[in-house]
Amino acid sequence: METLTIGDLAARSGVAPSALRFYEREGLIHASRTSGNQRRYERAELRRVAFIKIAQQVGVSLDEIRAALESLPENRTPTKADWSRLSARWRYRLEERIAVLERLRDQLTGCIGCGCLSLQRCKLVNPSDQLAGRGAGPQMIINPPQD
Amino acid sequence: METLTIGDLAARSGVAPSALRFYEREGLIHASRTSGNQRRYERAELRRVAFIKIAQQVGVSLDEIRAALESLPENRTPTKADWSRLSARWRYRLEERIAVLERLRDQLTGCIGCGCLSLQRCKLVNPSDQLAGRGAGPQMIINPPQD
DNA sequence: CTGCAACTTGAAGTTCACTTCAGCTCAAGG
DNA sequence: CCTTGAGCTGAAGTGAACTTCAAGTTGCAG
Repeated sequence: METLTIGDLAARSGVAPSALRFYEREGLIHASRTSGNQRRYERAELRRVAFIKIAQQVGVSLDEIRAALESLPENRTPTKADWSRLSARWRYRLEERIAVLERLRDQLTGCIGCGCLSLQRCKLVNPSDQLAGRGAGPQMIINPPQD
Repeated sequence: METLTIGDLAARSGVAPSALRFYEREGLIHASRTSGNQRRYERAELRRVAFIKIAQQVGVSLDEIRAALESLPENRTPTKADWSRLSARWRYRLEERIAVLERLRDQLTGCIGCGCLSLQRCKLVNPSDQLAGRGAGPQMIINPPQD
């Protein structure tokens, strides 16, 4: 098996055929065609699809993913180094996302006794919304004060 | 200031007025009305909105958030204990989400040298897709083998 | 009392990421 | 050769979570 049909790629990647066609229309992946106009995928496309899935988990939009994929060399199959470069690019993003969620978790844990939900600093501690001027939303989580 | 206008609540919570009206239509928050039909919010609504925002960060849909909010007592302002109970409910969800992202980060870190993107186990190690039968998608991240 | 920013409504529009559909063609096992 | 599951297309539909719009009303500072 040298190339993959859309069904094969779908089964392997866990992405529906309709989504793969959609990705192609959006310029995220590429396929050659048989004489009968059916798509045939290089095995390397599997990695592209994996990259897309992973980036989505990190919270990156398809638009940004396309931009990243466009930075891959066009004239050759991407090397490990190419993929490493892209992966590294999302890492910071991922770290940030994790940090936000961990902060949220810690607040939630700390506040499970008081029920304050970290709206601004605990209402118990800060009953008159003194942080309200600092910007909208749950400040302690999104944008914690640097102590 | 006893109650809040929609503008006040929007400014305080960081949620647009249009979104607050939408939340009301969807039964997530409640408001009384002035004689002139304008919304007036109890301060307790601020906490409801905070809860909504936090739950969204955790990745909970508005439908599920509504269900959670419906479990709050209707006849009285929710107590700290009420909010604690709800917060606790999302904690597990949050932990899971964090775990997935951390697994992803570790894989990405580990693979930054090899560029394998954790599609299934490293291609370098597993060049013939031996994990493919285990289900679709990046198995190592979504559903890691229990060692 | 006046002016004007802030509020009201229902309906329609937007973005994202796909999925579904209808009507057709292709490819490969028996 | 024939059948049948897999694949093709463009267009339209979906659902989540809002936003925008138009046309009118309210509430408070001056």
